[in-house]
Amino acid sequence: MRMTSERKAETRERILAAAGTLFRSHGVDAVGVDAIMHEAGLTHGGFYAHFASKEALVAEMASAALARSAARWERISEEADAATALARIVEAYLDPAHVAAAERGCVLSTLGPEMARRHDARPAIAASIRRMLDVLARCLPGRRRQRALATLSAMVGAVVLARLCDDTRLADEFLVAARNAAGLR
Amino acid sequence: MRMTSERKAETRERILAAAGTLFRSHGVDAVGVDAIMHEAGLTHGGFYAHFASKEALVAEMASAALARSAARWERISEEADAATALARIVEAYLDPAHVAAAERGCVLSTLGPEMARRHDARPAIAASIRRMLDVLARCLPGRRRQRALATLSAMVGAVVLARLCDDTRLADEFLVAARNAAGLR
DNA sequence: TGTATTGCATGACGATCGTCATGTATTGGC
DNA sequence: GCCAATACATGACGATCGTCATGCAATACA
Repeated sequence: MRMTSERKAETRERILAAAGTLFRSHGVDAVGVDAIMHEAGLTHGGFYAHFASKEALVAEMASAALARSAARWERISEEADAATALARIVEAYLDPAHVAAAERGCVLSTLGPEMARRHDARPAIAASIRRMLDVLARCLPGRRRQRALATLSAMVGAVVLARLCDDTRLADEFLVAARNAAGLR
Repeated sequence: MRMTSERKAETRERILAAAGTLFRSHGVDAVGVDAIMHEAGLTHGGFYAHFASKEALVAEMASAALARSAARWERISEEADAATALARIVEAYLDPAHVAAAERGCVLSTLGPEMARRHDARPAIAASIRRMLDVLARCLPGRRRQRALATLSAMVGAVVLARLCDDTRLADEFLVAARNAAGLR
């Protein structure tokens, strides 16, 4: 039974990963359980051995993805001094490569409004947001808390707006301006 | 034929308004043509006398809603001096009432990521974003263009993040921090 | 006033949705 | 090596989706 449930946990991770990619690429409501299971190399029927419903999968995917993001930020802030950590976090977020790779991008900017409508998922998401804010506050000088809130807002907004621009030049302008607003040059 | 097509244009506006409310409340893919027509006081069949497809309606709804937002900002910036206009625009956007009333809220923060995936809709959206940036640049001191880009990013990001918070206190913190970042107090 | 036009309703289509009952093949424990 | 357990596949369900063909009632124009 140990080996079996280990395998099951692995499969569950594959389903979560497939859902993460597909939801971010096409939106939650545009992707069916069928497509997710196919992407995970399975068929649709076995889904309910792993999740109670599609809605439960959505909530867990968002929660897990954001917890991973928060953990990565925490690790960076522990491995480097404040200024270096801030630069690494903010520059990676405001990189044109992040804008282009929405399927692996931050859930706040790929699925923010969609998740805001799913009230069950919000507590876990808010918890990760708090962790991210704490990391940014540790890395920023001055009025830390306020600057952390403003910086995270500018990061999320700039990526959302950059993805809305059909013109790469305007998109890059948003990214550069948000970097400068965070105190980077 | 004049009176007739006038009536038809009115109905078309009702459909657009209904779509705007429902899409912002529940997301584009969560709302069917049936629900939109019902909200407009009609039945589903007549829809295709007004729009070529649901996708065409989505694009036009976003385009029209953002053009209205841009026009409102332009009007405000013409009726008041720079500092007053900036305060009116930014404070209205970062008002808790705007966060709460997503069904009438700015399309950038209610449907941003969803519209970013619909490439056909992006040119019209980008055009309105440019108009909004021009208004903000006119109202801001210093490095106007850069500050306009950063301010709009912070506004959109703060509202997205505030809607993700299950806790009103944290949500309001985002709004206040973004206001301060825009130079308001 | 009669006729052509047109805005919208009715109803149906194939496809796809989320969910679950059942079957099967594989595995761990004896 | 057999038996019980279980991970996943097959297949089907009712509902809902976007779309369109058709019909009707109301209106503009003669």
